[in-house]
Amino acid sequence: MRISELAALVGVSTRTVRHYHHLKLLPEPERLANGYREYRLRDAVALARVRRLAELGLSLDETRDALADDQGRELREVLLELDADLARQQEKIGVRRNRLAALLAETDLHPDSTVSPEMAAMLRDLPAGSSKSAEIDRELLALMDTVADPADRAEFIDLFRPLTEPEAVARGHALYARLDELADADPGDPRVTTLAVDLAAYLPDEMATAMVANLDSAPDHMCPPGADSVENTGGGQWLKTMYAEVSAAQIEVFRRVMIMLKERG
Amino acid sequence: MRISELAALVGVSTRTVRHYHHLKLLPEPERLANGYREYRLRDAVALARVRRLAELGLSLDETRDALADDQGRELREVLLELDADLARQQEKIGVRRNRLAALLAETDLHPDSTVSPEMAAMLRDLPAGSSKSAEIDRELLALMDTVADPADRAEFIDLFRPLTEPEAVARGHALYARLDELADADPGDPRVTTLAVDLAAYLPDEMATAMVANLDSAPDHMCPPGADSVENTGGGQWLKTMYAEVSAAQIEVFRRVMIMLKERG
DNA sequence: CTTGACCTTGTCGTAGCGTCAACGTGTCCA
DNA sequence: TGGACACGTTGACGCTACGACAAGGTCAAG
Repeated sequence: MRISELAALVGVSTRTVRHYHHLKLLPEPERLANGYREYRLRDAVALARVRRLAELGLSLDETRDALADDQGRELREVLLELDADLARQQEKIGVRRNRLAALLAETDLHPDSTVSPEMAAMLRDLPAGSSKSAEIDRELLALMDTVADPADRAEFIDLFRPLTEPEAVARGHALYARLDELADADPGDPRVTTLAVDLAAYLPDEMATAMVANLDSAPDHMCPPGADSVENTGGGQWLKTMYAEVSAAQIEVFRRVMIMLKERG
Repeated sequence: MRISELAALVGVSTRTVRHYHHLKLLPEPERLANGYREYRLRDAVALARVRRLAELGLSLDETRDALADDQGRELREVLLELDADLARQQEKIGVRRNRLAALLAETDLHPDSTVSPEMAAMLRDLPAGSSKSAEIDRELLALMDTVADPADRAEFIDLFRPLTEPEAVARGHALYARLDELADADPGDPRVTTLAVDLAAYLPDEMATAMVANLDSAPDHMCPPGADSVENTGGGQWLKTMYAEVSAAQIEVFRRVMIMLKERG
């Protein structure tokens, strides 16, 4: 048999056969005078052995070990481990398909695949308009949605639900407008204090307690090492990032709001 | 934000962020005077978008396309296709796990993972001993077992089942011994004719019909193009391969057996 | 001044082959 | 006998999504 015949017999490509020779999975057969490889029945059997194990999902290295180990013993362990691995893969794929299904159901209504369906629903109900501050808030929410793990996410979304009530939305629009006005203002502007007071009153009590708790002990990936608290109010990376996005007066508003929430919480 | 902060925020490595820049999945942000990348909130949002799609199982190329296509339209198609693909993967893994389970159950008894459990069971019952001819037959059976697709395999194994009956096994041993004796004989040896007659009588009728049918119309991967019939008896690659393994007298026996089977079939 | 923790770009390695490239060989046919 | 054509040979690059270096620059603290 020549190489293409062997390959066709077992159902692989000639490249695969040569690859297996290279990896020493398959012994090199005799060569004819012209350098062609000359295969015999035992080579076909050996190749078929390799394929069987490889098709079960063993890597070629594992396949070599399994065949070298003279059948038995360690092979069982490898196979059991492989089965466990396959089970994990199956489960992961299941999870992804579930998320896909949820996402597909949601994209019928609002085609934003970059946030979870729950967050997408909430973003529709929160105040938006043309406010720059609102836009930043929405970006932050979307970001937290993708970054937080699912358990935290549900809890986190519930925190904002009170703000989706119609009357809360109306108040929100007004507050965002007042925040926008401070874009070019001084941190000592008198409007800072009054807005902070109204904003703190606007936020629900649960957010106060949650915020105080979370800002001091957020998951590691939200507060990377080295990101220390800003202005003594806690919050690490999040506030540090916002610091670059908004004006000093607006930052001052947030700082005062945080302090008031801390006192309430 | 610097790169490590962004990476920690979204939960990826800095290498990943740079990789995405390289692939133009993520726009390069402004640089500081020292050449450091300076990230802002929108970069984190963009990175999180990419991760969400990538974690759903889209390739990075697909992710770029999906995000570039301005949300909607084609994205749904991509996601649906992805879901179908995941379903296929899940099913394939299920099949492999089933085979693994069968194999693990069987290896308790007889640790040969290189053939199917059914074939392993049959090989235990077929005549073996120290006969070289029997050994070649067993290799051929093992090879066909791995090469044939599952549907054919069950049918194929049933064909040989009659030969596993105790009395058939006894007759088989004797026939293999007589075949071995012809290893160095001449194709014109008188024992060739008598052995062919006995061998044909030994093989069950169903094998006669099946063999006639299969030898002329085997699946492509069993009869690669260019492998023509040998000695006018059909059989393509299989016989051609055996031709190199056994003596001319033994080949002559097979040829006569085939002819007799053909007449019976 | 050194140390250490960052940052930069660039390159190699991974698994399992597919897919050229560049070349030799064997057969068939005009 | 010469050319087409289908084989064979080795060698090297490509693919995914980064990880793991290397070799060097930058910056704050001790």
